Amino acid sequence: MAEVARLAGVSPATVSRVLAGHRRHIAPDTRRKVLDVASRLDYSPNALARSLATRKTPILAALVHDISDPYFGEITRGIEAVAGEREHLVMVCNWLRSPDRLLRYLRQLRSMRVAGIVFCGSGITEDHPLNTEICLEVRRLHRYGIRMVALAPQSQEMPSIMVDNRAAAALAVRHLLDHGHSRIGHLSGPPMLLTAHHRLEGYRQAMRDAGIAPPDGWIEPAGFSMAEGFEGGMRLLARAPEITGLFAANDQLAIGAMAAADQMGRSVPASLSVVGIGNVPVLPFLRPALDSVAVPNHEIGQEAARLILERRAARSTAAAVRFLPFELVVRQSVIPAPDTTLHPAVAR
Amino acid sequence: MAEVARLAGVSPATVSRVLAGHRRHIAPDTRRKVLDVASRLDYSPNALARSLATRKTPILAALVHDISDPYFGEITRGIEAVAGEREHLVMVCNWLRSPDRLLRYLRQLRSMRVAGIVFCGSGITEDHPLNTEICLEVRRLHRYGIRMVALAPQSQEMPSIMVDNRAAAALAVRHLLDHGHSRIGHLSGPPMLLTAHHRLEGYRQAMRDAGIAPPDGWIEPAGFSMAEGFEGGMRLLARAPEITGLFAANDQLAIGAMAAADQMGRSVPASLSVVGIGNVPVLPFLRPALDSVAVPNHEIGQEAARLILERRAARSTAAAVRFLPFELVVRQSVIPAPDTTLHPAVAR
DNA sequence: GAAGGTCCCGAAAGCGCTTGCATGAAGCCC
DNA sequence: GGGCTTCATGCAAGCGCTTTCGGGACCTTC
Repeated sequence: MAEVARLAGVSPATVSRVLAGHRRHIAPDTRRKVLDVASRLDYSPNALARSLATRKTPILAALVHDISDPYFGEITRGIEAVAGEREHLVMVCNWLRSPDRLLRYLRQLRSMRVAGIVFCGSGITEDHPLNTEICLEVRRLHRYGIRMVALAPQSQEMPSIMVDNRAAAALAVRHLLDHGHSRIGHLSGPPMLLTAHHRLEGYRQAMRDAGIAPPDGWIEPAGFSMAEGFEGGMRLLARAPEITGLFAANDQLAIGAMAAADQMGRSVPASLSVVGIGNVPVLPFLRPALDSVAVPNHEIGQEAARLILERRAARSTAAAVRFLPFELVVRQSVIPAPDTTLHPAVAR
Repeated sequence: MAEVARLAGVSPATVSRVLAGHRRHIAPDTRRKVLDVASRLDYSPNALARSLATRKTPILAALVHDISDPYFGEITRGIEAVAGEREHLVMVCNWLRSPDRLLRYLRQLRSMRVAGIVFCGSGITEDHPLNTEICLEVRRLHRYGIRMVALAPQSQEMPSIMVDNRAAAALAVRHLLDHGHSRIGHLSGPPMLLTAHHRLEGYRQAMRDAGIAPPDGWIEPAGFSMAEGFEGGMRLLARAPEITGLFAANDQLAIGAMAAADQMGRSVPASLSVVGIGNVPVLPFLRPALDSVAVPNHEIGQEAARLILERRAARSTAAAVRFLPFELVVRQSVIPAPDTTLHPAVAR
């Protein structure tokens, strides 16, 4: 910068002002001259020095379970989309559900003085020994002025953006109910994840509202992966062959379960209707194309980034929860239950 | 830091040395005292100031097309895995195949003085107007001491890590040939991508080696997405219904093509054998489970990160190409061609 | 024509860390 | 006991930017 200043015949202060884009207090031709010299020299201002001086780092961090899961990929893209508009970069940290990796990341991000952190996954269960340590660290981050947003129910003191998982699950289940299914099984997610828990609750609620009390045998704990969906599906179909409908806690499970159904000689949808949550891109290309509740991952990411970058949001550090809308995407994996007359609702 | 120094009764220099982990020249109890005070104060050294002083930033950047594509997700995880071991963070930049986004990112990364950049996608075609600008920028990055690695054939002066796409494609095609298929179609990737180009070449080569000269009608330009696979598949099957085997330039295309085949009443594999490249996680759960050539994305990411972080690698800035091994994963989507006697090679 | 405004711009003091050099205290040998 | 090395530590000069403060130049205004 000194070099640029010298060649342009001005002071470093002026160069700084020009390059930082201060509109006022800069004579047009001074500006031109500076910009000219800077580009001739391929000058690239040192962002670190700038951050050090301004006490703000143009970086957002996305704390994800595993970036190779497209679910997180989509969220991250959303974050990046609005971060980019505001000249921020995004860092991705795979914590792999390991609390001490998480902790290490949080410390690293603090020392980097990032602008904000998006917690993309479900929180870890309350009673984990490292949890209090994490809470403490979150508080420290707050004290350092680092904004945080959670994308899942989190007991921490930070705002969160998400879909109402209970309602989304209930919508999926109602989709099956509306087609006359009453013996509906559920492949549930990892029990330690609140998201999975809420979807299970949504399933229960919807069934109860329909006057059905699902026996425990209809609910199979699985996980969130396709392999777990397959295994869970095998177990569930073996134990409760009477079910004609299946609600999986996410699309991966649903995909695995479809493979399991095939293995067990239950064709989908003829002998088993299936619906998932997430609406991952592959669904339309499966045979049958899978019905699902679409969750606006991209928008969620965008909203999260906005919440962090928007000036005015400062005051609302309270744990406000904002729900984003979701919708049912109907394809080919749900048909009327074999032994029922068509329920009128199916017409819509 | 001054605060810590004061409370520990030492100079800031000493605190710095302790926290930076300088083994020598520090009395054990001075160290203890400093660490003690630091942790009592929740002191977190300012990474920016440190980077400014040391002239190195502990950040790696992954320049990807789109992080929500699991292919890039896996690579990024690989990068992050080894970056993490060395206390580096990873930044992800979705350039979305837009050269000027790429350029903007490169500038930003330069001003951040990142340790290195991994170019994860294919390079853009040589003749794009912005290409020379990008080359220039790459050279500037070099001059700033920023290490770069490409994960695709790139004409730039940087080392690259990848699989031999020609050979991988040829392996896939041979898989079909070995099953007696001779009328093998190809759904090819975006023509501007070298990866796609090489796979097409691999297809041609393998066919030629088998003494077959595929007519142009067997080759359908598509893209790299499932939707393009579907549309391309529809076009190809309509135009060249005689084909009994299909090699898709990646798994997404293969998945789309399978849906298209279904639509056209061609059941896979009974009436059409299909093989892709990439071995994405969903394949085993498709019906039929799809055969594919597995590409070690995670390892590729790891190697790339190593290449950047390893000290000694400095001298080899030349454009050395390192190929990683790939392998054929056989599942259910390829069966012997209907009208041929079983070729002996199929036995293995 | 003096007082007051408005603009540009430069000087210089940080931002929070690292590190080369200097210093002084020990420890060692003959 | 003097000269030598070794070791732990401190001093202070950066690293490359931002920003406050104030000074000059120029223009208004009465």
